[in-house]
Amino acid sequence: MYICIVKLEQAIKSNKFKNDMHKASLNILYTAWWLKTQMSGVLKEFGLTHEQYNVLRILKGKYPEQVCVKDISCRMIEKSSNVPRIIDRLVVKKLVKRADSPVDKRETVTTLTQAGLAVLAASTENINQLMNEIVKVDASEAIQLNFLLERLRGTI
Amino acid sequence: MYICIVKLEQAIKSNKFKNDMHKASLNILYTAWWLKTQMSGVLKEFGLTHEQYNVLRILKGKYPEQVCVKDISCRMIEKSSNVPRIIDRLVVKKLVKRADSPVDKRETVTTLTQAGLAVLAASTENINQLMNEIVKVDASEAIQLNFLLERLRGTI
DNA sequence: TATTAATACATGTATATACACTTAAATTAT
DNA sequence: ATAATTTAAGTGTATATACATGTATTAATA
Repeated sequence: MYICIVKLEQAIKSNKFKNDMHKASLNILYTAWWLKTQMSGVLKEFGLTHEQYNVLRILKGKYPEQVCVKDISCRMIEKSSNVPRIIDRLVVKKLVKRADSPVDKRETVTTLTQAGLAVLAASTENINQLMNEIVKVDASEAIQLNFLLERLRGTI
Repeated sequence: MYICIVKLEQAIKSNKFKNDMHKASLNILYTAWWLKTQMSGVLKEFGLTHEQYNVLRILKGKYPEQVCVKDISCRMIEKSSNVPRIIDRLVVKKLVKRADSPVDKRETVTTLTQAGLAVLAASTENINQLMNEIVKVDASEAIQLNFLLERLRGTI
């Protein structure tokens, strides 16, 4: 899907917002969808979904350590992700391998394969390039944006 | 699911970001998930999903006009929503009614029922109250946030 | 120690996302 | 006027989301 670069009002064809906070909420939801869609375009070339990519990145962060499902889950951006099934699909593609945990028989542990490492490296390079192209804020604006998002969620 | 009020670093258990732009992207994705999850908690009491609520709001904006599927689709926050099927579920719940378009036989047009209007009014009141409680930015910060999000997407 | 509670993961269901494809109708081009 | 193209909506499939439930294992406690 081709995404026009348009302001929120044009994107959702409305300029009737209750107030600026309401508009900001919709703007966050729309911008997140916009970001995910742009990224999906790149990931698709590697046969990956956004969530599969997120799992691969988490495994990379711990590599070569084996990571159990709950440690992946709690690092996911979207906490309600069904990690066992995302891993299922990555196993089929041979990008990760799964084993029983030696310390806790309830756990299954997952690690990247060599193929997984390679696919992750290549896709990350393309994702970084995409980000440089589409994300039009400079460092000081990004810092400001991070501050305001934390403020919105009440953490600051 | 109970969502702790935590900074991004705690939420995804990482503080290794490529740069502030990268962190801002993840922060937007996480904040959007956080907002949707909070809202879903309220909407669930009305048997609505986030997307069904979005369709009802769009219909309200045009009420009592009948709206065709493509005019709903292009107003959705998430453009890839499958509007015919979302309408299917709203029809079953008798919150909207569907009819053939009198001007174009390809189109089907949808309007809110009295039940739909009532459910929308009640749920919107609760959503507005939730927003007042959880969104911790003031008007000037919201304006700044809207500016930065537009800037990120390159519209300003 | 025996019992109970909590945890980790898998599985099941309804809905949504993302996208391809089909069908019918309207538009346009020849 | 007929044919070709475009458009609108519906349908189909794979994956994800959100959440509930089941099952095995570990931890807690009586």
